[in-house]
Amino acid sequence: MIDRVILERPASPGLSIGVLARLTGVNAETIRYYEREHVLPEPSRGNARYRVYAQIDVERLLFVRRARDLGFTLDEVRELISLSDEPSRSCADVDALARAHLVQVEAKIAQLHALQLELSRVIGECGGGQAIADCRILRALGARSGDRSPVSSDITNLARSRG
Amino acid sequence: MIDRVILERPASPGLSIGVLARLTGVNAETIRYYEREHVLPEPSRGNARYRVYAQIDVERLLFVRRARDLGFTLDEVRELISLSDEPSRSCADVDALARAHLVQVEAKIAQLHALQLELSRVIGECGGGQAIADCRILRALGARSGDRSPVSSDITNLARSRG
DNA sequence: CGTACACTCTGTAGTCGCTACAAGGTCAAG
DNA sequence: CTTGACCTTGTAGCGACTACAGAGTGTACG
Repeated sequence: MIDRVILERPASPGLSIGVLARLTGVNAETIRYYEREHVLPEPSRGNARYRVYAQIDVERLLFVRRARDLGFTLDEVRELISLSDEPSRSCADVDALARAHLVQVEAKIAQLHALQLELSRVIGECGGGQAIADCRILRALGARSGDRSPVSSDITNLARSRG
Repeated sequence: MIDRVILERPASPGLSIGVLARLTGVNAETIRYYEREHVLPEPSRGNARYRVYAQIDVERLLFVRRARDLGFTLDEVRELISLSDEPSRSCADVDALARAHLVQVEAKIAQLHALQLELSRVIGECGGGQAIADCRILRALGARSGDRSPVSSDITNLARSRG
């Protein structure tokens, strides 16, 4: 559909936000958002106060996207950028940040694995064609995993005293 | 600190939102949120328009929590509830919903696994004590995975034509 | 010159699933 | 009467975008 893309600026000493967006695959609104959030610096402005980007901005944006794709938060991305702006500091800080993030990712994986197991178990209990009234999935959702009658007896206790 | 909990209502034909919260481990504000979102029905009101919950509400809330813990969205929870409210319908709908959700969970796991691998790779490249200027992690974030000079040549192309 | 259209600008609101706060009402004990 | 625990409503915040409204700008074409 959109085969021809009109050239925003004749030569190319600077890129418009639209070109930068197509170039990097990042939504233009996201680029403006990154700027607002100080993940990207404010670019210079051209003709009608249009943003004008240079080559270095392309690289910086790709850096941000790649870090985001690896699951770093914008806070962490800001941290990474500020670290990389101090060339004298040790690489160890970056390493620590990345390792901490890896730990989080692995925790999330473990959590999802447990969830997958439990969900499979619940689904596995389903015979297939029963009526809702007998649905084992709903039943499993209604009751705690292994409990028999977990709640009713606790009501009065909790209502009266003891947190 | 909070050892003694004052009894909200003398006998217990109905529970206040605070008691329901302690009983289920669900934040009272979350319970109100669920009500606003029509995940829980509006309870009856007592003395000073305080919400009054019955036994069935405890069960319904636990159902919601358990489904949420399994990663179902509130939309899906509403769906599950409306299914369970039509006892004549087939269990197959519930089964389908649960299976679809399981597929999503597994996709997420796969995605995180890839991420973990990539992140480990990036971290593994780090020698340890270098200066930021030579940091391989930052370098890996700056460049695409396997590319050599991915961007610079594309600029003019994209800026002029061809999406 | 007019107009059509692609692009840009700013600002604001929506998403999801809560969580937290403000400002006030109610009730019972001390 | 005061204290304090509880309840009420309404509103705003989180993260990382996404979407839209309403306006401005620039260029190509007739």
